[in-house]
Amino acid sequence: MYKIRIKDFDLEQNMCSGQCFRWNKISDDMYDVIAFGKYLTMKQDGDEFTFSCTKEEFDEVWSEYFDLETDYGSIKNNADERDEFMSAAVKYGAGIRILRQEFFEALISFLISQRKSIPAIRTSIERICEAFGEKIADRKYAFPTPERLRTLNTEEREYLLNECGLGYRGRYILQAAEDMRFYEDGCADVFSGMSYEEALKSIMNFNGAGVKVANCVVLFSLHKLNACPVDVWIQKMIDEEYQGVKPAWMEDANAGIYQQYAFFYKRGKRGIS
DNA sequence: ACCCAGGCCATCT
DNA sequence: AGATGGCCTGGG
Repeated sequence: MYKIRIKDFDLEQNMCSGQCFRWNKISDDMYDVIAFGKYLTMKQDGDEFTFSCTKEEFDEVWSEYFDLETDYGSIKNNADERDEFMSAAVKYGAGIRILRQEFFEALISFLISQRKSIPAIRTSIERICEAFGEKIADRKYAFPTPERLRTLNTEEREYLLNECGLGYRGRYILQAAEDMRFYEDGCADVFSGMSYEEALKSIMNFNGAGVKVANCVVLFSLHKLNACPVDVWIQKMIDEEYQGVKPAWMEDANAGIYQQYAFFYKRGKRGIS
């Protein structure tokens, strides 16, 4: 158990923010998540949090995952107060943070996300993890490694392609696992060292990754905060709230954070469904 | 029983 | 370059 105060953080909001797919509500006031091969349960009382891990594990893994180094308070304060939509969005999603997710998990998750509802995305991901991820606790499975997904036998391959609800995206996943080999020789963290433009271009080389998917990976994994994925909700926002003209905040150095507030607000109380 | 989902790609002008 | 149709399938 580890208790800590965290500002600008809300578990329910992050679970529903659409950036991550492996958060769950497990009881009235408890949530859980699997990331970096670890299973964590979380409880919130105002700004007081109780996590199921040790302080050592929190400092080692979760502190960075939750992006605790970034001061979201000042970023929220810097939103243009004359922009009524953004002001309301910031208030509405005040506890959202941009999680620092694992690269391969983010890549596969957002390849899956195209033309799929959030519940369907979650189902596909869980099925892949259960089948090919390392077991890390009772009925809890890590996200599989690229090596695991490119060394499937015939039967496993059939399962991935036919039993995980992937449809035409199945081949994108298999090919991405294959293509990852190119980035694994030498330094492990090649993408993090790239500029936004370089990273975006490299990720779009993966088949099935276009501008939107690549921007999601760049933002939610590489944490390049100027990345601003434009999906149907953000497009709807531009059309309805800004008369079809991209608002100034989309060019901000923290555009990705503002995008999350906007997305969460525009999408409304749909939760994870 | 529909209908469409946080797009992408190939195939056209 | 820019526009348009087709795509797998599971949830609501």
